[in-house]
Amino acid sequence: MKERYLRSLRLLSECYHSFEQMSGADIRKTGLTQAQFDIIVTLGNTAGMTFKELGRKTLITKGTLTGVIDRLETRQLVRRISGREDRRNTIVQLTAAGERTFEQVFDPHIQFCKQPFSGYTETDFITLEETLEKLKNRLDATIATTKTAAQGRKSSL
Amino acid sequence: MKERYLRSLRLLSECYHSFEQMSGADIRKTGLTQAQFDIIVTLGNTAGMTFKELGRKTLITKGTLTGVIDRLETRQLVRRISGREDRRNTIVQLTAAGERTFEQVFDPHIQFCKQPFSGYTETDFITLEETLEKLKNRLDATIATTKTAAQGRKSSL
DNA sequence: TATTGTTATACTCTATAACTATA
DNA sequence: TATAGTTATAGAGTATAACAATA
Repeated sequence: MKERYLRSLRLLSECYHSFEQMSGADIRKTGLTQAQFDIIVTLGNTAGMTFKELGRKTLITKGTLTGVIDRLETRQLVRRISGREDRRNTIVQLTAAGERTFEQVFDPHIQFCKQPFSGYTETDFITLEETLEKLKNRLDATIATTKTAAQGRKSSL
Repeated sequence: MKERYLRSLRLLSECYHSFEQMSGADIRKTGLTQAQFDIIVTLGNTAGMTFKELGRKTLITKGTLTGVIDRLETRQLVRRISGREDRRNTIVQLTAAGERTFEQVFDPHIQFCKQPFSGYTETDFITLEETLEKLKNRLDATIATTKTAAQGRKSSL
């Protein structure tokens, strides 16, 4: 039982890195970096959102986000719009080309990511979800205890 | 059932990022980057290893590894030794200061990482391990099908 | 004064490929 | 020729802090 959690953490790490390797190879084929892909996917099917919200959802801090958005804007995949209510806000939204990229990239990617689950039964999914949910709750609770406030979680896929 | 796997993948991603956030905050307090920490931990309790092996274990490619090791060598935490058998090899090993760092850093870190599991029962651990192991096997099988050969997996905690 | 986003700085990692020295 | 590691290059993310415009 001693240090048993280490095995679990190692497995979590290995699972994620395997997923990253699989998913990342597919993403890089699109010519987008992981961060750029996250932004495109987060903005897909929305009317756009502020830097603040985008940063919260993708876990990219504002300084970095400016650079990422700059590069996407250079490629004309997103645009910046000044907020009308609060003019301190900048809304980032997909351009038409960005929406096309989203469509070309997102669906094939999630189809690609479906592969490992081909043999999963309903019970397998329930177990997996419950197990991960429990772990996530514990991890987040620990974070909340460690620092006074926990921030938002990354979720792009 | 449609697209059900997306929820699982999102949970996996969220778990890992929560873990990273928790673990990363603890690691950064040591003044080491994640890559540097991985190297120190991988070299801890060994007589050293070649660049090739170190790269395989940490999933850092050789070009990057040279830079990471350079910075650790500057800080006198590791040293390079020419291989005696095959002089093309370079063995990397912890210096005395590196070993001290390993000891100061590793044990507190794994104690820190124990926190989320304080309420876990034996059954919880078994479920978690089996669930993650199954997922990892499926992910790796997919990778193996996608590319002809799958490489080693990252494991430093 | 507080907030949103930008800019600047300095570092670190990544991917790729050409190169050196050994084998 | 093949392998181990280095170097070079170009790009990208990170952390931190100072700053401008707006509230």
